[in-house]
Amino acid sequence: MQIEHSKQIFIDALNEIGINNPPDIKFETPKNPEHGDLSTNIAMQLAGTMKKAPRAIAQQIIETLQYDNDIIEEVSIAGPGFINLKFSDNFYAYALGKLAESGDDFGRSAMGKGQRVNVEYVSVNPTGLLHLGHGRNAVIGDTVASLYEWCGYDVTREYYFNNAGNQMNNLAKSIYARYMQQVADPGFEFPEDGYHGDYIKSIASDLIATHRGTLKEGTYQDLTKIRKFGENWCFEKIKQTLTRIYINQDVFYNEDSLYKSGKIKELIDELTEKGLAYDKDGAKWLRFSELGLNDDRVIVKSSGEPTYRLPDIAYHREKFRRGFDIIVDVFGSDHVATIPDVLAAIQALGFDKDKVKVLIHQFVTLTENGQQVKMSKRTGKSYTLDDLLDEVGEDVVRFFLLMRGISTHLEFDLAIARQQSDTNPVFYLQYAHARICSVFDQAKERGITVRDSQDLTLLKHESEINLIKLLIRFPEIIVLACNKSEPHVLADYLRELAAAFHIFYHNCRIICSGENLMQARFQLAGTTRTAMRNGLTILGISAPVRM
RNA sequence: GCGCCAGUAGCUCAGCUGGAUAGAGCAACAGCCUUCUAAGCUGUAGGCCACUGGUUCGAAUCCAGUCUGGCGUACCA
Repeated sequence: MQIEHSKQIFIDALNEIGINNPPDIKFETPKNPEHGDLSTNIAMQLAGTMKKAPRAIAQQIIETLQYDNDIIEEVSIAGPGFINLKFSDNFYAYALGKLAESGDDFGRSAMGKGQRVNVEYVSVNPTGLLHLGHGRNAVIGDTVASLYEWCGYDVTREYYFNNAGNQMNNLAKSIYARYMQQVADPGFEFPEDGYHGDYIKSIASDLIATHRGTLKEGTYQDLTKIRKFGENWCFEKIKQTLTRIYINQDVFYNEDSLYKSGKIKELIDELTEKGLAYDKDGAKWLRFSELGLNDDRVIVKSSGEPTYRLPDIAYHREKFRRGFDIIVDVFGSDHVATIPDVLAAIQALGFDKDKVKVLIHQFVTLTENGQQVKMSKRTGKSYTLDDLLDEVGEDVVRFFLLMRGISTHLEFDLAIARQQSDTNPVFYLQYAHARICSVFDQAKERGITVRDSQDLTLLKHESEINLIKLLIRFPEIIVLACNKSEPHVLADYLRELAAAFHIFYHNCRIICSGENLMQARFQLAGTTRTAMRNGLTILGISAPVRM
């Protein structure tokens, strides 16, 4: 809000001086509040081309600057040539009034109006249960999708899965082995590369309960039936877990449909036609070496089965064909290798690969008091996302998985997560919201009517002004978090906002502060509550009314 | 070997499209409840920003190299 205003008067001043094509004037909020509310280094940027000392240029600029004293209180030069602006309390009072006008929509923007975004995340095949790493993928994808929505985009949340192929057969064989061990022969051999998780035994038990005695032959038909049973079982669990953390995707895209509709064959033909695919050693290869990558790769194995690359490419092409302007893929770092292949192929097919935004998050390690909790796949003692949700709750899980940058390894400390106390950061945010609600409850109990404040200029206390300053930034923080695809940007901001509110609450009594001031403070608290609630909603965390 | 991610306070992490004295939370220490929720507030202490060199008015940030950890590097996905 301050930036747009300031930019224009600076452009005018620079024109006056004779600089008609100034570089983009960048403003930032100084870390040190003594440096004012807004700061620009434009004079230093111009020093090179103007061949003058930065401070001299700054002096010239501020002498030319035309501004309203009622809005900008002070303009000063500092350090090597920064120009610092200080806005008046009246300006902040005015700004708060403007913010309150957006009501429940506070934080929304129209940046992406008319643009369609597809966000694909989770995309786990139905061969097992979700674990902690999937959880990170899920909440990042879901939150990024929400950020796009709040920025005005039309968003599709998508889950891509494969219910054919080797892994599913493996699942079927694993279940069959456990089934036979329980029903007929405890020594029945378990497939070497089978799924060792305990959940396979649960599936087998359920299978026994429903199909006992009808599946002893180990025939092809049996396995097909078992496979379907296992698929449904796993998918059911996965969806249940996702629903627990408020994730409900719009589209479940089945890889198999790409085969059935002939899209895969079409893709092979097209790649062959373009001279990008060739046969060697009984397999079909793609000429990635001509698309800027190091090595050619197999797209159809000599067995006739395609590798994962082929459907991945076809799937991305379909996403383009479906008309999305932005295509977001959320992957764990173990999938990095596939990305260059898909992007290169997509470009070769004539699509703009810059529309694909790949978000790669690093792994999660579960620790407890500094000790790593083992999550081994082989022993089957893996900590599932459901286990964690049971133990610490949905809000804590979502917040912990979102509070770090996506490219850093995330340490999930069980001991802290379990604490239902002040050391747990998620409660700090929720508490701020609950506290505000409680003030309004109090007011109601005492028969006080809350109405639109007539005089926000009564808000002059340092902690009031600081809170307003933060509130002004709420919409731009959402845009920033969206552009960077970094949910933690919003999480960090909300912590700051909560802190500013707690300080305000501590310093300024709201009820009984005199009618006009009280109403102004109600407005400040109310706007803070809206920002807090909206921010938490975007992160997928509840905003409790009472704690 | 090659590629991606990371290395910042005791711990977990921000800051990384170069800018003013490097920030936060937790942990530690010292304070604040007869007043709207103390799950809160205030203060103190804590740092060769992995290492070496380069780029410039200025580097945690950019470049090169080295070291350490994670993930990849399939006719698995």
